Amino acid sequence: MSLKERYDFREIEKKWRQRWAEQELYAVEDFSARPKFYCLEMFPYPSGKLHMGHIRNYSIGDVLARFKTMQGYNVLHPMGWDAFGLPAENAAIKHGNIHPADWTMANIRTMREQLKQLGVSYDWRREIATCHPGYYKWTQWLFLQLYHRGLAYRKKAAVNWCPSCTTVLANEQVIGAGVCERCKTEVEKRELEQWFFKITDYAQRLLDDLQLLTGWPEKVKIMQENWIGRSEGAEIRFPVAGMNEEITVFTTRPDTVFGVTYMVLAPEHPLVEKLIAGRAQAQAVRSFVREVSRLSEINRTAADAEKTGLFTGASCLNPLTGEQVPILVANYVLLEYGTGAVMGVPAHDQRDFEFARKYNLPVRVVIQPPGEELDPATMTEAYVGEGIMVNSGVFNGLPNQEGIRAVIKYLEEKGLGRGRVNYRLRDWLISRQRYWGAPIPIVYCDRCGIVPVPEKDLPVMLPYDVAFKPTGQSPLADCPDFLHADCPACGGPARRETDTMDTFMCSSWYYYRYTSPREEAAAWDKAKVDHWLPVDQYIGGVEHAILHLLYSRFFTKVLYDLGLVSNVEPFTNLLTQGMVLKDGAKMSKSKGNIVSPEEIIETYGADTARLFILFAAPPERDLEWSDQGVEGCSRFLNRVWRLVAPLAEELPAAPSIPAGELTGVNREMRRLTHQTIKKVTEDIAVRFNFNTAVSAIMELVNGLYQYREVPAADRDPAVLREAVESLLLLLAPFAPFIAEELWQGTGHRGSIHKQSWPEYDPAALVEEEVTIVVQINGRVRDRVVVPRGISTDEMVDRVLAQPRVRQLTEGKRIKKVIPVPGKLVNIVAS
RNA sequence: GCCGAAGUGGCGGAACUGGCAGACGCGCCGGACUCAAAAUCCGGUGGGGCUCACCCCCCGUGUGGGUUCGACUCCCACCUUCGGCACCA
Repeated sequence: MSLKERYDFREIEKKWRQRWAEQELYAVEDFSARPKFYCLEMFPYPSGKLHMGHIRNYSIGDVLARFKTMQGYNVLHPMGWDAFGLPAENAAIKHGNIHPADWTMANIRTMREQLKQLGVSYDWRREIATCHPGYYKWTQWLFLQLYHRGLAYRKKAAVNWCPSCTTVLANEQVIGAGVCERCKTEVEKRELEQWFFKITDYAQRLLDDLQLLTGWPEKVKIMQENWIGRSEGAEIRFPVAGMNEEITVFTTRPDTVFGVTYMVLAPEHPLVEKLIAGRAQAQAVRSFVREVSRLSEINRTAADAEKTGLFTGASCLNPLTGEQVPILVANYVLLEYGTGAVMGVPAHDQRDFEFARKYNLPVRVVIQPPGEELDPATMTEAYVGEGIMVNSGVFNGLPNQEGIRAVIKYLEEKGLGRGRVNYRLRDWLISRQRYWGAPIPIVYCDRCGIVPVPEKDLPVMLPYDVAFKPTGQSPLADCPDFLHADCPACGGPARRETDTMDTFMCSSWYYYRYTSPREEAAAWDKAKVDHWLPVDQYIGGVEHAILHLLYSRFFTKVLYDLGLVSNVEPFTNLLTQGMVLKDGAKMSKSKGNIVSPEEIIETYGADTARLFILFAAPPERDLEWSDQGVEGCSRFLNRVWRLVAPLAEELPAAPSIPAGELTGVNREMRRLTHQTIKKVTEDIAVRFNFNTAVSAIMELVNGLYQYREVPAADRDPAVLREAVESLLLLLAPFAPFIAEELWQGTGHRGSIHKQSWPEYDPAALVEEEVTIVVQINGRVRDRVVVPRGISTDEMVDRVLAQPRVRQLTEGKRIKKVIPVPGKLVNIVAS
């Protein structure tokens, strides 16, 4: 094979794309003698075309997959489609004449083609789409497993409703101060009967096992930790005065219970109506409750929202003192957290303090800070620190940390309360009032109630012919053929569940399906899952830090408990890539700063696009797009071409290993080659710093250009051959097409992507001379070249003997000499 | 408000364990090639000073302190930007 003079990326990329596909170069065996490596990038939602974020994600993943393959691993590197979801349905509603399924499939075709153009080394035989009945059958099956285990349940609750998406949302999908994660519309509350997963049962395990995830960014773990929001404290029951009722509160400060001067309920607390019935305050409280509930989450939780409240007329008794305190309702108490009721301790809680001052409620100090006397009358803020318990009966004198334990013990002994751990995590709402999702496999029978669809009847097929109208009800409810079913239990007439599942359910298990994507008898082949999982490297955007990653962890733990998988965590290592920016801002249609991957690939080729995106910034950081930077990478590949292509004849004729001891330029050239191998290997494997790996390769090319200038007679052909071969091998994961073309064009048989990763020879790195930096009083004043490996004393002697050192230290007293072997000598003189 | 990350040339970024700040790339300047241009190749390029040729000196990694022979790197205080959470009792 001969190589053209000019680098024709179009022809080269097209050729290898076809050949690799024909040869199924990236097909992976299920089991192999080689160690396994599961390299996974987050699969995309097929929204239309790939954007730069995708290109970045898949380029990063491909470098790792190819690198690991060359290092001798059996690498599973699959791709698929998170294919259910709202945009497809919204497109159908908007345009009327396009079906979500057709829209989705068309997008998949486009994006699959783009990924192939990009040259990503996927095993396409394993491609999956979550909207395929062969896939969602198992999504439904998994729902049933959770249902049978009591982890899927239906309940009526105030849920988040997005009026724009006309569906409910999980808590995790409500962001900021109460807006929809997808469309940024303000979310409303609605009372609805919905399906939930009991993720709260797993709160503690999800928290504890974060410790196992040493390969995850600290940032993501902290976000999950905060989201789970564990807090320790106590539950205390306060009897209502004159009624046979009690109010249970959750507090993290049971040591302050003697400082309670009032009680507050959330406006929506079920007891409110009972408390006010027949009282003078009833009307006022009702209108207050209505007023607060009317306000959206956004207004109610705004940072500067003022705390307001109202006396109910009722009182309750402090179970430890017997003292009677008023019960209020207030906007700052949330029904969803804890018990929806709070004991008011103004002296030791800032919110309670502000509230008490506003409504002239008494402040009672029960914790005295060391060396200070708090006076309720003059306090300007709550004291929340440590101290000694006072005004607290038998607990007086106890340090408050001990007090916490003592009070809990006391409560438990007297049956007044108990120690309790509380979590901020809520159960996962999975119902969606939409068509384009996996139907929830449940039927409702008037006689039998809620009946799960038997496994043999799966999948519950999504009908094709439905009317898309944004009614707030699933379009399936208007589809009689779907709606009417026979009850699996009694055979009588029944009604199907018309809600579909949150698409996060589909994406919580897809990485298991890749191991046996066409398996028909089970969700996956257990032996294969046990072999491949957990995923060794997962790569994706940090926006999934909570949603997808938490749900996937939850699913994995459930599957583990069900004996369906053997791993307790799904993803061993996680890499969260930064955003792609243009002019300092995230690329978006509205800002008009989008760079289209299509155009870049058309103009410069896939290799250049990949190289630039990997070179411009380290993966975790945001990347600033630069057209000129792309230009530079294109120039570099051309430079590689012009360097290697003319060697097509010469290279195969050269010996592959340099013979004997090398000297001069040949020795230097070989050292550079091996230094580069070391640097690139470490940058990829240890640090994921692809940008510095690429610059090291560039330096090797620069070095080869220099080497080429040396008279031919002085050059060692074997050194040249080794350098060029190493260059191509190192470049292969980054720019797979040009590396392949040049590899096979320089007389090599077989794909470069099946070659072993080069290893460096430590002996080649050794320099015979090293440059020692000479500092005087910490400032660089000279440099001395000394033989490698001389003793520290000799190094110091040589440095001190330098004319310049003598000159600069003349008339001064040398107080100290600090030698760093092989590197530096600092002389302290005055 | 709380939690987290980041501040380095004209720009993207590098400096791995406290040891030559600015690798590599872009841009810019100069040279070679050319009738000319593009492309390419070679060289220069943080700021300031100086007998602006050589040499040499000073300043310089958000700000102000500190530790150290030596600090982009460690410590304290602060400023700015970005991301997450948001009355969590």
